[in-house]
Amino acid sequence: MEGGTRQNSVPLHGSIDKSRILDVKPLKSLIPFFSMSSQAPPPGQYPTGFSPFFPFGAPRQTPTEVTPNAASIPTPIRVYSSPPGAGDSSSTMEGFSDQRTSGKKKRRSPKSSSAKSSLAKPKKTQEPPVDLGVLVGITPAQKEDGSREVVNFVLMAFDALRRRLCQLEGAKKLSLGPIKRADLKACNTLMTKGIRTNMRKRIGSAPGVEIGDIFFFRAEMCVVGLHAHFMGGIDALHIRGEFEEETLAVSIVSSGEYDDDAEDIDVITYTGQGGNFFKKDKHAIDQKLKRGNLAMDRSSRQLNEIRVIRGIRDDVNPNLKVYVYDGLYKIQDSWIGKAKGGGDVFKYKLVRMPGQPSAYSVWKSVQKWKSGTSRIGLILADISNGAENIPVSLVNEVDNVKAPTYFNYFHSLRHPKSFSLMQPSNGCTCTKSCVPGDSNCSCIRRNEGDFPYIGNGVLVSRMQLVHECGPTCQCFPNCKNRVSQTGLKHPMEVFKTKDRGWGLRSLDPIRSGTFICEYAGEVVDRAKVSQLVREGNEYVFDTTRIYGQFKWNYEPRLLEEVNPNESSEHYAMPYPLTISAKNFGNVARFMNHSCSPNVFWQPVVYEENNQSYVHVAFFALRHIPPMTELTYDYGVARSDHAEGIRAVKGRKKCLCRSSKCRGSYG
DNA sequence: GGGAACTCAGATTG
DNA sequence: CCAATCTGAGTTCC
Repeated sequence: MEGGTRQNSVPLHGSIDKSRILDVKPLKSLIPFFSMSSQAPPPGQYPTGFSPFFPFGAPRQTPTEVTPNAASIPTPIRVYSSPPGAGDSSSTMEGFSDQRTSGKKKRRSPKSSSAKSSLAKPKKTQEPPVDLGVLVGITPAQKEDGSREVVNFVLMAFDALRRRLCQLEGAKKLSLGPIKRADLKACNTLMTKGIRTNMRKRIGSAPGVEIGDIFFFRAEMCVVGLHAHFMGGIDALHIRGEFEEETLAVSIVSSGEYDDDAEDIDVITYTGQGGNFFKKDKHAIDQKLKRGNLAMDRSSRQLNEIRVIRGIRDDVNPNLKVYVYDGLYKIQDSWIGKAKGGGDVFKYKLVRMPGQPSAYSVWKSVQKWKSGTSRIGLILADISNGAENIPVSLVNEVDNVKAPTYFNYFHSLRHPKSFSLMQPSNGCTCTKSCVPGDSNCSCIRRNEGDFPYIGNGVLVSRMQLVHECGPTCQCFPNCKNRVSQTGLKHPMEVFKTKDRGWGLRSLDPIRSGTFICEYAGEVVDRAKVSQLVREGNEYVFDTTRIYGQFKWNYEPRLLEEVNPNESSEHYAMPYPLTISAKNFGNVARFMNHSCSPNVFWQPVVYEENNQSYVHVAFFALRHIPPMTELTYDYGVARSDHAEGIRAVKGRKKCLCRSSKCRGSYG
């Protein structure tokens, strides 16, 4: 980086009215706040990775001093026990709540020791005597008709199980033999255990699935009843009529594999099924008016609503296919066309019903911006000024405020001198890259014997602490166990919200479990925390606050590979670490609070400069559609909690609009 | 060495 | 009961 020796490395806009900057507090500020630092800090030396962000005026103020205080160095993490009261569970689904008694304890034994439990199991084709669907909280009524809560629950269970299967498969720990398709296996397991919803087929929307929701597997849409087929593009409903059976199309998946024309945003030309023209050697034959095609034909007369799911292949990563639920359409026209191979195909023109929230159109807009079309409201192309390897744009589409109060963009943590958290550990001796399942890898052993990430860098499970490889590891820097150290994965946007200051969102869809960013800033002496708060520093991340509990990991009872009595999830992680992002910080300082967030934090430890430091890493809690605001739970201060949330002053009214909103936070 | 083409197993529904 | 459907990840090819 340039090091910030120049007065200002961010282009200035001469016309900006400085009085407007007074407070665009991005984060926690919902009360009036007058910034004392509308002027930038002095020119000076910045460590590598710094990129001063001075939208207005020359640097002046000295960065806050970080005072080392050896006496208050926190206890080593292994010794730290959880404080009382960490369990104000607000978990919703019965059975998945409160398993923290065993979850708190660190499991010492690697999972391989418990893998043998499945050997004595009967053949997997047999129905288990216990209905896990009931055990984990899906009632028969919920199986038939979904709700947002149930849909989220089922999707969470699906992906957690899929990730775990990928992890076990990668480590060759499965006694079932290789699983080539973890998605299908996870789907099959959930289906047989009754963890699914919207089984009752219906015309129109599937309760709990919202327009704009994204899916990374066809199987995900099966388990929530959005579209019943893994492969089939047309899902149909059969209605027993008085005289004959009527069949109507209820949903289609437009995957672009046929030459479906997806140019017009609200119109789809969909090709019927059959005709063999995927297979190269076989020449195309005419499609028949049966099955899905028959249903589409009936629907084109009946004019019933049809759910449309658009499959989108990612430009950047062609292996990644994302499905977007784009709402209800009706067939406007149908005809017989010619396929490239020569056969007749059925063609259907579907038109989106008006008045629905935008979904696919958002993707189209993002695509345009990425290909260079000017973005309305764009203030700055990259507020990190090169500190991140992916640009972070600054956008305001709602008012005239030009920038947040100034801060120094820094991508990671600054520690006070001699602020040692853990003894440096000897790195692993793996060559090239650490391999899942390698019991000789000391880093894997530290992660309870599991490789914490699956191939594409997705976190498998929440843990008390994720141990990543560091400089003393002999593996290559591109080792898969360095996910949180490699910076942003998606282009981000700091944007002005209507009523919550600045916020953060991604231009790309984000898969559940994907690393988003760490909470960067200055590590603060615990003794100074209350002082910071008194001073009005609202950019404080404190790991010891009380955070709402939630279930994210796989459900052990669904897997034959693990001991069913074992809890898979470690809840509260009261490792004492306080970070101030007021003067130095990254995109994380712009993430707002929500009582039903889409992002969670996870402590990650790795070594730098011969010390092991704990970092706060943020991961996607669910799949997040593009342009959706990223939020996490700010938690409740311990002192506030003791006195009862309502009574404490200084808390802010929550504007997250979630149905589970606690009303205030801070 | 990187993208395109090919391979292949695979579950639900009707 | 099994055909129809085309995915998703891995492998090979050029």
